[in-house]
Amino acid sequence: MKKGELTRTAIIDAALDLSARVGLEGLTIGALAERMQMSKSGVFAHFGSREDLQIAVLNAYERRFVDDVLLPGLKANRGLPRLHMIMTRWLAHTAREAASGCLWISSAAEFDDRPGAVREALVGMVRAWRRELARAAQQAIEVGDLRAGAQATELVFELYGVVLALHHDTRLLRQPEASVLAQRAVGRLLTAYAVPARLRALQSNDRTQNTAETFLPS
Amino acid sequence: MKKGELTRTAIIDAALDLSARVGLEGLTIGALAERMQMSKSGVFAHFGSREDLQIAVLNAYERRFVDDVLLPGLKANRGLPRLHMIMTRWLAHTAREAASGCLWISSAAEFDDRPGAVREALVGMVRAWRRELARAAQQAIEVGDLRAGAQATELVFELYGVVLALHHDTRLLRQPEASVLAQRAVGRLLTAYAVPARLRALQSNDRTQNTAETFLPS
Amino acid sequence: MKKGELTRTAIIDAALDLSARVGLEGLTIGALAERMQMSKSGVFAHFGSREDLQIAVLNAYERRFVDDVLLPGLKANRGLPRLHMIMTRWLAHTAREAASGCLWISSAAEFDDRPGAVREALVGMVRAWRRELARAAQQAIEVGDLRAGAQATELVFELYGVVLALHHDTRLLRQPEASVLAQRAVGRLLTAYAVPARLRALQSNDRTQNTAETFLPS
Amino acid sequence: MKKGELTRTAIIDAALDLSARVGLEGLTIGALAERMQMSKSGVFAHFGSREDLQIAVLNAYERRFVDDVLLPGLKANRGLPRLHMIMTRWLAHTAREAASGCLWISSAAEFDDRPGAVREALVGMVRAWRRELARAAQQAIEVGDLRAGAQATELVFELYGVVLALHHDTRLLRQPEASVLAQRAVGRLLTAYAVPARLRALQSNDRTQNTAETFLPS
DNA sequence: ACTCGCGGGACCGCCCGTTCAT
DNA sequence: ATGAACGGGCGGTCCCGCGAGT
Repeated sequence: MKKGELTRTAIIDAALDLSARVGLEGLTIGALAERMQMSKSGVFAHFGSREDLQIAVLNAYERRFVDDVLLPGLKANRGLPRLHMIMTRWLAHTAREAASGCLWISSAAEFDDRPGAVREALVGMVRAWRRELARAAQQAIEVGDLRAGAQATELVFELYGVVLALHHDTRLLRQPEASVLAQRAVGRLLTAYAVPARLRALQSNDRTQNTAETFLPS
Repeated sequence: MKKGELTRTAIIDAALDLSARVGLEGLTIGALAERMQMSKSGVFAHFGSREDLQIAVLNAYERRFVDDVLLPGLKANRGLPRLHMIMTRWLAHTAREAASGCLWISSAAEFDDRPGAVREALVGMVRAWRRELARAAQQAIEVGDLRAGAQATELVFELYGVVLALHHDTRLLRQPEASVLAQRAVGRLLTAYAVPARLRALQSNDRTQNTAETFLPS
Repeated sequence: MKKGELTRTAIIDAALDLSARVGLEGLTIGALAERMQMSKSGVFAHFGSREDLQIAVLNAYERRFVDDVLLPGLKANRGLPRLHMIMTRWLAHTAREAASGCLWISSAAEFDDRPGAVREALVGMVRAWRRELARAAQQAIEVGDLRAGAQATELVFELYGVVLALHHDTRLLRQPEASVLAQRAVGRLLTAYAVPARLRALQSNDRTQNTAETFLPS
Repeated sequence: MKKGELTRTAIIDAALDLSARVGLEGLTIGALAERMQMSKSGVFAHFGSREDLQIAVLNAYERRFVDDVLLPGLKANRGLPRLHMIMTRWLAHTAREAASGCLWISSAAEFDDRPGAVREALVGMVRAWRRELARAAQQAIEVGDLRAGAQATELVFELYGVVLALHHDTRLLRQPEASVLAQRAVGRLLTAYAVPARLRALQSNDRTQNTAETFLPS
């Protein structure tokens, strides 16, 4: 990797960190330059426009997210195990970045009313991630782990809501216990959608079984 | 009401509208002044600082929110009916705001990492609203509408997630069908937590009963 | 006149001076602010955009030009006296401006290929001035001072060329004698277009008669 | 010619084209590099400074101008024919570059108050060209084509004014008819300065004779 | 008591000409 | 001849105060 690319990567890393704190809109070339101990024009030259910088940051975030959440999930068996694995990784990821925040979620509010290339890129990524989730859910239905009549998109909608709530409570309300609440909520959701006989698929590879059990109607 | 107060109120109204579109951080005194056909300093003088303006806007939003969502809910009977009524109003409120966005939700991402008086005010309001929700849920447990072992905070956490997901999908992803998904999700949640015999309390005043039924574990 | 207007006028005065030296395109808000001992935003606020500033400068220049060149000319009798008076004032004005330059002429080259409101304004002013000149020439034809077959626009075209040459030689080539050359050239042009019997109209009110005479074909 | 020189020539060609549109001051290394599909520093290295680039462009322009206007004129016989030929070529040249503009004329306004090497170079070229014109005029006097008492510098001053007016009207005012006006004006000027008996020298090689005749005092 | 006119100072994204090592 | 970086400057916008007007 040539030097320019190296610097560019370093800039994006710093930008990821910065924008996690102040939002993608609050990300300023001047601040980024100062953090990098570079001149503004030196930073700027790597991107050509602020919009391109923002998109580059989004892309870098996506790459990390996929590596951290999706790929490990794909190693689990299709069906409930994989779906559960993905959610577990996602929750862990979200909890881990509690100090900085998920870029997609915080950007969602900033760009939901601001047309432009950044919004476009963001929507594309979120949609892709949702499709990935929906596919995993659909597979779980097809292999018989989830009930036949279940709707993948509905389940995904609710799972997404749980993560949003986790993010919200952790960051705005500073409630560390939100992490546990989120895990239980996911457990309950999957349990409710699952074919009961397949539930051990869920219990076998994590420790939320108690949660699930206490939830189960006696 | 003296003239000054009247103007102030008018300014806040305009500010509510504006900040709904561009966020509380994007709310600019200059833009506000232009919209009000006033001088910038004329607007500014009513608040003394941008922070105070933002807080005033938040307060105004809370007042409207309480009138629109909480107060009507309190007219319903304690227990499941009231809880359901509140959620119904909340979802309706959120759907109605689709074009502008919920100020609390969009501000949450903006201020979750920005210390200051605005954040303080925002957190206070959200906490108060959560308490209100939790109280309604607790009452539902106490009157026997919800199962004895249920945790009010858990239910509220999940309900909040549904609204967040609704907001997210409606505004960022522009998916109008999110409204229906959210209604069903609330129905399913309440059904899962409810004492089955009390479910007619739910069915009596809305049309989501089918959804709830198809969801019920056979 | 209120304070703001006073400041604005002072700014424009300074801008006139500055742009005379560096051109209307070279006029920067920062330099103007420094010269005015004001902040950039203080200066900027009076105009709203650089384009508007440029146009304001052009307008101010036009006002001065009309007062200095056209109005005095209109006091002379219609026909050759008036036309000659206008040209004399114009040449004097141009010579006096030698150190700074005529804004219209220097801007002509800068904006002849740059579309926009400034060009529009500039073209409007130059066209208006040309119309004024053509009208004076036409009157001279109608009152019988100039030959019946003469074309006003042709005469004006050539007169304009003389002033352009004066400007060019004075400023770029730094040839002070250009002023005399220009006076003679105007005298020759008017003489050539004039009805000979009316030439005393020309000689009676200035001292260029010798020039005119030595030029006359023997 | 080595490769480096070739590239340099190509750059200058592009720079001539560019600066014709945006002026010598508007000529930017970045824009030039982009047009050349080269890096900025690659372009820059050929000149060492922007000033040198500007001067190189001026030199190239002079070379073309001499080839296009002066050399063809020198093929005509000394005296009125040669003078007339030069002016005809010059007007044609100016009319042809109507879309881009004469670099000397547009640069004159830009650099008339900007000391430095560029101004120096520009002044040198214009002076040389004026000397060339004056020499042709002087020869015309010496061979008896122009009247004995005529002043070469005066005639040249007026001829230059006509070209300036042509340039001004064509480019700023977008009046295509300026070309005809300029031709007639040149015809009139030469006629007025000429010894009548030699006028056929003028009529023999162009078609402006009618113009000249109608102008002659009867 | 309220509103405005006017101005300051900081900072924004962007682009310039230029240097230096490769 | 390039790619990376720099320092400085551009037009523009922000939030905010002082002093005067009603």
